[in-house]
Amino acid sequence: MAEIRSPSSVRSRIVEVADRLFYERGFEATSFADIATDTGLSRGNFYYHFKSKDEILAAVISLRMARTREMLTVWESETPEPADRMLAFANILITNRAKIMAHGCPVGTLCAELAKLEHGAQDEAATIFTLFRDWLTRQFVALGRADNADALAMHVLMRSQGIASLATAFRDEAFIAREVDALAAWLSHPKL
Amino acid sequence: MAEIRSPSSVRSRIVEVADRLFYERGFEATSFADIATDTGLSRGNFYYHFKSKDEILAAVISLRMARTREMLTVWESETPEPADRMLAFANILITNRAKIMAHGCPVGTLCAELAKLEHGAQDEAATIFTLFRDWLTRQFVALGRADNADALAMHVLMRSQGIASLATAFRDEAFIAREVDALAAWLSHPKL
DNA sequence: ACGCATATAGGTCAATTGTCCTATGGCTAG
DNA sequence: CTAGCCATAGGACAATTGACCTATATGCGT
Repeated sequence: MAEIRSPSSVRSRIVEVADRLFYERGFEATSFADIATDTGLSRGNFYYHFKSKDEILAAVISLRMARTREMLTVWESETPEPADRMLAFANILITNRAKIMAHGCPVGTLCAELAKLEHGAQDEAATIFTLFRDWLTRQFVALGRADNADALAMHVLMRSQGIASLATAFRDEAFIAREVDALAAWLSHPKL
Repeated sequence: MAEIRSPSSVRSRIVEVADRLFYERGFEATSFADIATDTGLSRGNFYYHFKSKDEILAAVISLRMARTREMLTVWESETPEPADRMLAFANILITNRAKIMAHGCPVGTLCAELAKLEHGAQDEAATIFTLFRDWLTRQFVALGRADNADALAMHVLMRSQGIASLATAFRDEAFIAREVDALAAWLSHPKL
């Protein structure tokens, strides 16, 4: 009866489904029953792969970090100009506008929720932001702005978060496009 | 045995406690038991004042709208220069930095949570943003920027949200101060 | 002093939650 | 072919949730 899958495949499928549900509905609002439905597995079976829901959250954060690292690496290897790389970063907001208008930024909303829950994984979630922060800092250093590269990086990150937040509240595509343009213009002459 | 309070006082105390708890812990993570503990009332008693938890949420949103309206009115009546009024807006981030680092922006985090829950009160929560948006728009109009006053207003709102989001993730007071300064500088020569 | 609408307490309810347990299926090593 | 481990299913668990109910206490109008 039971379909046979390699354990790593099942484990990663649980994590991928949880990743999507945590993003769409939030961590607390996602139950084991929800993950069971979407994976097609039985509820009790999760505890063979994970000791607790928090352990699934840790795996989801690890997955998001790995994906973020890969995305940043690709940009760094495929886009020669640091300025263009950061434009690629800004364009996530355009590419993912539908999901962002529906569920916000995956990183920002997770950090916000975990902060309210006073959840232990709060700092680990913020580490995903740190990946972007350090990557952006490196781009500004490459642009000869080593003096305040981190502050400039935080400014870019700040604007991306603000855009995502208001995009969710107002669901306004034109606003996103306008602010991404403004961010792109700022990136061509970054100053604080 | 039972202490006697005027009904409106009890009702508003429920709303005020719920307002604080929804902010600190989130709407879903706050239970009737939590509100009961902090109000000193019995759980069952809530249903005399509110038909459901959603009705408490609606009252909380109304309370926040009323407080926002009052705050904006005070700024408009006590601060003659529109530019200075908007500086007062930006300074909320400094004044409330401790709470923002702990729980984020009350409006932004509520909108984000309700969006994920696909909650019916989502648009009502966004209306609080609209109060700020329209108020900021009026300030830019007063500054002679009627042509794109709304876009400028959304930009200010966007930056306040971005600052709050990263303030929660990184808990960095210096970042808040730096970005509020940058926002103040932008406000002296607003351009998109 | 009395009656009645208002307000409060606290119990009860089914549903859902994360967690844990056990039985059983299938695969592989020998 | 068989023994044994890996993987899965599905039920059971206590705790918690939002919601509902009823009994009782309060204070006002008369």
